[in-house]
Amino acid sequence: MVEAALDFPIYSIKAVAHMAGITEPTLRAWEKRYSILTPQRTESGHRRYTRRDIYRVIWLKRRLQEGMSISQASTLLETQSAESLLDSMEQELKASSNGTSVKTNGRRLNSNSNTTLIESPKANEIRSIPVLINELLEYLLDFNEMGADQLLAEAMGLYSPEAVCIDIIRPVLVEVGERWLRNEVTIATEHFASNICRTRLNAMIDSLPLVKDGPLVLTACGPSEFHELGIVTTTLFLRRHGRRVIYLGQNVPALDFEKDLRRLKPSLVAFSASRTETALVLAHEILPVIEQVRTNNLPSLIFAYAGRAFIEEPSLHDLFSGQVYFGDDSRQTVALVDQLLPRN
Amino acid sequence: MVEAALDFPIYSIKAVAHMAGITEPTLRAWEKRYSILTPQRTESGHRRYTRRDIYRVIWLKRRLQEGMSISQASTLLETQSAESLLDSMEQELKASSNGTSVKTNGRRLNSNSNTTLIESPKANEIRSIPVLINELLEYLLDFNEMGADQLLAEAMGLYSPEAVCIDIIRPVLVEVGERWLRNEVTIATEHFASNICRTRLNAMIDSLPLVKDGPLVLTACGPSEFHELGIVTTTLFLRRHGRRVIYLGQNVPALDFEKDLRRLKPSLVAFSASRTETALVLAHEILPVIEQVRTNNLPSLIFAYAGRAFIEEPSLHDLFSGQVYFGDDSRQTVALVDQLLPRN
DNA sequence: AAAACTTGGACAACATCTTGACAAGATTGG
DNA sequence: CCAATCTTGTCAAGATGTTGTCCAAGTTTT
Repeated sequence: MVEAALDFPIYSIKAVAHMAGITEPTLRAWEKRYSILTPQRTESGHRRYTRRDIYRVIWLKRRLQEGMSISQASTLLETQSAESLLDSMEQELKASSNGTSVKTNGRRLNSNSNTTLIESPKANEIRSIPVLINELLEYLLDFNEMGADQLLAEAMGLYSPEAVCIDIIRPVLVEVGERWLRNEVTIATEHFASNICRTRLNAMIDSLPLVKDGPLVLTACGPSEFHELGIVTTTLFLRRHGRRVIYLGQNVPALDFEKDLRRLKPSLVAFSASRTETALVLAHEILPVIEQVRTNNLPSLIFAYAGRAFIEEPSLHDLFSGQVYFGDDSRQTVALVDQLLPRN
Repeated sequence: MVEAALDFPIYSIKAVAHMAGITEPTLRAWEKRYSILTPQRTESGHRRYTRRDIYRVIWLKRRLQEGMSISQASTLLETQSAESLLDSMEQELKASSNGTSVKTNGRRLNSNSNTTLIESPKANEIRSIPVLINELLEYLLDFNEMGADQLLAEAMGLYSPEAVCIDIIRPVLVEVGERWLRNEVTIATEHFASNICRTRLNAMIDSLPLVKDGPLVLTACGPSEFHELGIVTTTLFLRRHGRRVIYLGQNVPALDFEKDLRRLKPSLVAFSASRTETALVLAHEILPVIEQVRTNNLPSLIFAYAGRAFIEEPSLHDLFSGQVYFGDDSRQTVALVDQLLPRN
């Protein structure tokens, strides 16, 4: 799983130095002087860092670039990572109340700011999730690939992959999509943004060991449904928890789907609908196929549905009586599947 | 049959060294020092590797190229795939139960080759591109993610990224697309295939250092053009050669494009058209925008076009007189851009 | 007989470790 | 405002660990 990969000590100091752009002596000095890095050691005493360590170093480097001192940044990182377990709401509260407690920042910042600091004078603010969202949005609207990438790497170091997907990437892409609907940004912007985020999600999926056994789950967007972010996130989460999942894509026609069902013989299929119309199509075209396959081939096939449409229009649930609702939040889904499906 | 060949110990150390690009002493050293490779032995003690072994070696080599040390990579390989345990157990079982037959492996091979080995008796030859294409196609049509991934990893080890993109991935995806048009496979198959390949391409792009300076290149699909593989490949190649490129996506409307042009101020824009109709749309909707922006804002803006349409219907070139044709093959494109654009 | 393979040992090049020191800049006390 | 002190990145030296390559002597394959 990602946790394993994220907290698995394999990187040498050279690799970390290269990836984070901090020299090796400095890394050792930081480790000695502050308590931010405690890499494991091999039998012979060589340092072995985790991916999370690398993200932490990158995070620190960014603070330095913003004019913060390493000692401030390191204490901030400690408090920050302690809080990252909590809800974003709570973090925001603490962030505002903590603002004044970090001392002697003002002078350093002002004297240094002319070199690299472009932004607000309050760079010492704790970067809560709302702050990260705003910054990511800014980068994406600006076609700034490097900035967006660094920020996402930083976010992955501070928060769980679930939190990054649901609390950062999702709202940002929704916002971009809405701005596109309001004609405030071009389709290229929207495409660029979702491309960057998809690449990150894919990279996360890529780092997972592939599951070969166990019951198969199919995920898909129904006919004329093109909004795939939610279901892709769900796919990612299920894979993270060791499920065998194949994502069938956007706009899957009922006829095709029937073929795939017979061929792949899944134990569970999950469809997402973002708008009322596509939810209706789901009920009228996909559901009959399910029923039919159930009577003919796979009597225990489970059908699950989810998506924005059902949050905005709760009456749609009536169309899917007897089926499983996957919940308003991808986080719940994993537990739900564990109840529904045996582990192998 | 592919599966069987995957675990069949036939490759000599020389063959493995050649295919994976690792010297023989190194292979032996790895086997001795780490527990990653345990090839079977012939009666006389010569090593006989399986294709899976080769995949593992190639996987290791990639980690090394990424800056990881062999010890790190090998521990990662061990923990990453719980399968490796299964494999070794299986192999051990086979070894002990088939004791007698394994002993005589060296001689038996020739008599056995007709069953599993389709090719020449010399098993140490590099698997040719047509063979790789067929196998990749098989995996993809079979929704076999692991097989496809391993095969692509192997291909990347054997051939240049350019060759993998143009000579392997492209024909395979074209074939899948055509089968979908002929209704022989479902859209999910097509989506699955292109998703796997896109993920690999993205991973390659991801591993490149981001370029910040130099003239900007925009790549895009024109209005109602959805066939993005070629232009994405071109984007990849240009990035590989240190160009700053932003891919704007499929189906970019002329109005949007004008906004993006004014905003991003590129030095060159490249559009792709797969069918005659989209080439026409390109000429009638995008080209006027280019001309207009040229007279108003960016007099030196270069317009380039490419795509299948121009190969199948050469008369289409007449519509783009005075513009740059990007060539029939993405490989040429890089050199062409070097002629057209200064390096910074 | 030539080519290929085996093992085990040896070795050079490189990475990394620890410790101690130093210099430039920021901060602070007088 | 100057000098002392603190902070922080960098370096050097000597020891140890890691890793690709090579050699020698013997065996197997062609």
